[in-house]
Amino acid sequence: MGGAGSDSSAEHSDYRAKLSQIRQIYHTELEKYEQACNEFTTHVMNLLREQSRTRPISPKEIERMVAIIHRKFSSIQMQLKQSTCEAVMILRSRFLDARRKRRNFNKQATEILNEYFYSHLSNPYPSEEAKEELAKKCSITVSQVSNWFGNKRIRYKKNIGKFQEEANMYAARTAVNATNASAQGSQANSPSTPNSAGSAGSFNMSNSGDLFMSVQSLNGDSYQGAQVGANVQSQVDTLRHVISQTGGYSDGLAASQMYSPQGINANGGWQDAATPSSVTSPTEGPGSVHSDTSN
DNA sequence: CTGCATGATTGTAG
DNA sequence: CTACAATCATGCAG
Repeated sequence: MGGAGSDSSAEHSDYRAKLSQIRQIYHTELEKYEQACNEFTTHVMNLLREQSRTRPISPKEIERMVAIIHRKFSSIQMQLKQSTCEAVMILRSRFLDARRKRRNFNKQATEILNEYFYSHLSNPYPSEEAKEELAKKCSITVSQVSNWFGNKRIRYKKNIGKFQEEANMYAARTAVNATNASAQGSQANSPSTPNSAGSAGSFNMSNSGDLFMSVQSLNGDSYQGAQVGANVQSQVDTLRHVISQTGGYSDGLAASQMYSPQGINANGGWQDAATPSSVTSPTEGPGSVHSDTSN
């Protein structure tokens, strides 16, 4: 097995060091066994020669003895080889399994991913291009983005209540951005900083009331997404989220009950319910709010 | 040390 | 192949 690895990363060199250590142990053990085999053979030969003085011993018998000894030792060597192979396999799986060197993403990457997830909550399936862009922004690979969304979807669905705080936070933040963008238009200078997490109350109530109607109609299935672009759809998502919180504020339990379905139970799940009329919009729709906060 | 959060892998179904 | 579900193995706060 002459694997020609010309990689010079630190982990790989460690791996190779351990591999050569195993190989060295194997060779020394093998040598030891061979030596022992020879010693034992000569010992037996001497014994037989001594016995040949008192009784006749045919050379065939000697040959057979030697063969038996060699067979025994060779089986021991096979065992050694097998256990060495096992050790190498364990080493390989230890080093090649990426789970063992898992590192959490940095905070900014998680923020970007969460932002996308919660602003596309009704259809959290980023396209290949969107994945690539997210990957670039977060300095991770596209596969990692896919993994992240896979994990996020399943874990969000499994326990929505646990993610509610986080969901509110991101939804409020994007909602504030959206309203700022749509209400003020080109006036992109607002003194209020939208970075405080739990301050969903700073959201303008008159706007909420206005938008609550559209959200109601959206929940009531009379809404047709055919005419809205994907960007509007995402804004509606976040706004619906915030509004469900503010609207259900009258009693404590209503909030979680109101928010929890989100089309998952009602519509039967993300996969089937979404894509109103397949508005994938590779080209930007009219008046797209391109709030690109590149770092 | 223990329990939970989290990224990655494995197995299964469409 | 992708999405999902279960599971593994690690990171980290308590």
